[in-house]
Amino acid sequence: MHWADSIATALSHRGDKHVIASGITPSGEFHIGHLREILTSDIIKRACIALDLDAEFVFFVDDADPLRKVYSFLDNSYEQYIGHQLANIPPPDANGVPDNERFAQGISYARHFLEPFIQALEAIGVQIDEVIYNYDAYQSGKFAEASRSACNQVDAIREVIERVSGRELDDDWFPWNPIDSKGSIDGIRITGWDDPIVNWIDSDGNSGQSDVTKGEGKLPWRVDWPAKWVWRGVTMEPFGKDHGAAGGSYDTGKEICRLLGNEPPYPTTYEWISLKGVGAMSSSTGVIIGPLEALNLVPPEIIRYLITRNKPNRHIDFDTGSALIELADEYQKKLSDLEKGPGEWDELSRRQQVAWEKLKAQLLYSQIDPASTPQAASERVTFRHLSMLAQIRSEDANVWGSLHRSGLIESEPTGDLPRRLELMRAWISSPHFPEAFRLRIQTEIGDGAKENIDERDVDYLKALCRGLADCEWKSHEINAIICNEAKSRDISLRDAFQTLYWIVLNQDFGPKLANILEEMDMQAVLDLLQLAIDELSS
RNA sequence: GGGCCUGUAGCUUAGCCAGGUAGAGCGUCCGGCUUUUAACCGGAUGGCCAAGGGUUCGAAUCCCUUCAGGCCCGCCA
Repeated sequence: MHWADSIATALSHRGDKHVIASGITPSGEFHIGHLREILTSDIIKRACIALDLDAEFVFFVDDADPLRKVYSFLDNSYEQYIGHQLANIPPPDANGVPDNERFAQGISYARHFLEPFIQALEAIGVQIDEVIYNYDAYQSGKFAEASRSACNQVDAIREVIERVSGRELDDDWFPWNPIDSKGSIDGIRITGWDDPIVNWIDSDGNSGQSDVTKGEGKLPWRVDWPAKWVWRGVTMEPFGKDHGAAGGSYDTGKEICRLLGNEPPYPTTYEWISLKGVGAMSSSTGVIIGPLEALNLVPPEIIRYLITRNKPNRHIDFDTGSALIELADEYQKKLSDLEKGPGEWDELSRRQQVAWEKLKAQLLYSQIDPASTPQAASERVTFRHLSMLAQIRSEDANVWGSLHRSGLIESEPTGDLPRRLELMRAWISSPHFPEAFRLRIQTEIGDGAKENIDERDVDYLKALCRGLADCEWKSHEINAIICNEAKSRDISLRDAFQTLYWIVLNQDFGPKLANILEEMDMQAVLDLLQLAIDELSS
């Protein structure tokens, strides 16, 4: 059974109505790891609906959280905003400097980072039923009951946190972080609690009052989380493994949740996505692949597939290089496997049946439109093949022509093929494109070529030069000359082409050579051949 | 210290929750096509399922122990 279906089945034993939640702090650029959080929830929601459960997906934007520090991508002038809530400070401009102009137009720091992410979510088929801005939720009193309840049970909550997490809280710890006279929630000491008013004194010695029902501050994280569960009735939430560790915020959260009067949600811990060869992605260190960036390389269903094919507890090494091309091709192959069908069901082993069910679910949950059934593309053009053609053919029309000649498409490209080519071109021109797939047209004779061509080829190469010099510069003409000159000298085509691959690409294989040569300038080809002849003659 | 995850063919892995002959993709090799390919089609190769013990008629799967790797526990998902 697919992991999402297992979770949905577990949820069905708890009730018919489910609120699946995700929460992210918009402290910096969003990355593909955040996408895992959201997609995990989205896929579980779809699985619930498939089981006829009533399920909705709410996305908590933790914009009431304070700026923790001046991140590497921020200008030092952000120093003044440390401790201030993310919904309340200006966004950085291109240089990381606070952009007060945009802030005046209503774009906060949090919104600045959130908006492109929300766009990416739409593109990837995530249907969020409700986006909850935590800052607004506090302001409008959504947290009022839970906040008062927490403040009235300060001892019980302190006991839970100290016992479960094993850390000691300060004597004056209080489950409310008020906003001080400067707008910061750091460095404030609580001096009294008179429901619903918290009295405090800040680091400058100024004192004040904070009404917990009006969002004049916020609950600290370990209380804030269960408070969300309570007021919004969350029944399921996936979270990163940092929260899932023993004594972590889920452990304390589930007990605090009961103190606040509700059962905690069904948990799912998911592993992190790291960038292959670089390490874990982190908004604060700048090690990121933005979700938009990833979506600029491959169609969005490939990113969904990355998440559906891996169980949440499975660590993912994300690799924008050859592994991504292979992933995309695997997705397409599985689609056509699905179309072929499982064969005689009764003759399948149980193992095969399990695999089939899982394949179906993986592909189903990869669809952008939840209502659509997975369908194999009518063409069988792999990403691998497309990556070659895109490099050889600078004009789209020539790519389609090539695919048509090789019988892979009827005449005009159909489906998402034009879009895939567009993405592929962007990928190739990005630093993410795998070097192993990159074609390198040589301008001099490489070492590999020197070792692998010999004098027997000289006569052949000379003949080629003569032939190519006055042929019509079309791939079929070029190809005919290459083949005919080889035949007339009893050189096997395999050897002839290998020799030429060595000269042109400095490797012994490649895509259709004539197509490459056609894209090159005739004189450049002749010059390169002459260099090879000179090399051999010396 | 506490805890989580992972360990299956050269590589990536499915199968483990509900025990019943170890599956796939990539790679490699061979063959087909031969006006060539990294395309396409067909075939082959390859695993004492980390180690040890236990339960069982039967264990990759359940239990215990060990080893190895990764990670989390200062709100970075």
